[in-house]
Amino acid sequence: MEKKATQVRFGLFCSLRDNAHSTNRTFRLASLSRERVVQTARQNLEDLPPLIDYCVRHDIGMFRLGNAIVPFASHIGFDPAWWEELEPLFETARHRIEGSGVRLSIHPGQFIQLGSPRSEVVEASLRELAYAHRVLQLLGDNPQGVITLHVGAAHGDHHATMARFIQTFHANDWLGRFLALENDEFHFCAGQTLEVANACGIGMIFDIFHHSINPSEVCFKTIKASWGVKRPKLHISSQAPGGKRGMHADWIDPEDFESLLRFLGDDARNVDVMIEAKAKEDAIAALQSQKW
DNA sequence: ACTCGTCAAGCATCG
DNA sequence: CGATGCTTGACGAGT
Repeated sequence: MEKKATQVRFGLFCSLRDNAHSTNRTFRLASLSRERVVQTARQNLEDLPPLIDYCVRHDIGMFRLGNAIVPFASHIGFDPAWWEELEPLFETARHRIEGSGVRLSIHPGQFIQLGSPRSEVVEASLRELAYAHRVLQLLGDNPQGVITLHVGAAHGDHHATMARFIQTFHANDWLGRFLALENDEFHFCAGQTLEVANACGIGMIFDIFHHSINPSEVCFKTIKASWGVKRPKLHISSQAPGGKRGMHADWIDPEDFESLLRFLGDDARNVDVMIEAKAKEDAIAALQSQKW
């Protein structure tokens, strides 16, 4: 491969390996209070600039915020008035992010089911996505920001679920600013995920590890097209040796990265690859030290 | 300072 | 039919 590694930017998630700085502190629901929310969110937000600085210094182009950056923000017990105290804290972090060139993402959890047949599940999912949306807005509202989401469970009928997902998406057009859809290893392969993404007019995040477990016929040209003017974002991880199938390893196996470069082909440039490896920044450094 | 049971949420799968 | 696992493990009571 004579591709230049500088043409592929890498992404770090949540914190550094030593956890000295983290954007994912939380607490127990039982101790939910305005004071506790503000205190924890302040810690998470105060750690964001040093993490962004680390990314800038080490040529890391993307950072995934912790889901708990504002703990319980979409929970019914969270008073919306609490945001008044949080917004100035975001303001400070925003100043350090803007101009850094670091792309932000956030990855809401497995409970988000926009395709669920249960309306209360869809409503709760929208509340959580609105929270993630607000976080990205408060941190600069950069259109390159990404809310990473899976289509979700199949609910017994993939096509009916895809149709419900698309309908809910179109009824909530604000979702389109940041949302992107990632293929998963159980329910929705890359081909079906791309189908939903195209119906919504949003980017598709190609996760090559999930694709290896749950494969389908797709090429990068069509995936890239789903992103329009945004930089395509991808995920890579490697199977943990001796671990359960699907479990992430500490490092990225160079052979897996070479597979990704082969999949990208002539388009192995102007893309961002989130490195889902437990050794975090050390796994990124190991990839950066290779001559691809 | 340390261990270790438990933690908001949905869903499918495994035993 | 209860336990497990998911993009990531963190909290906190108990010792």
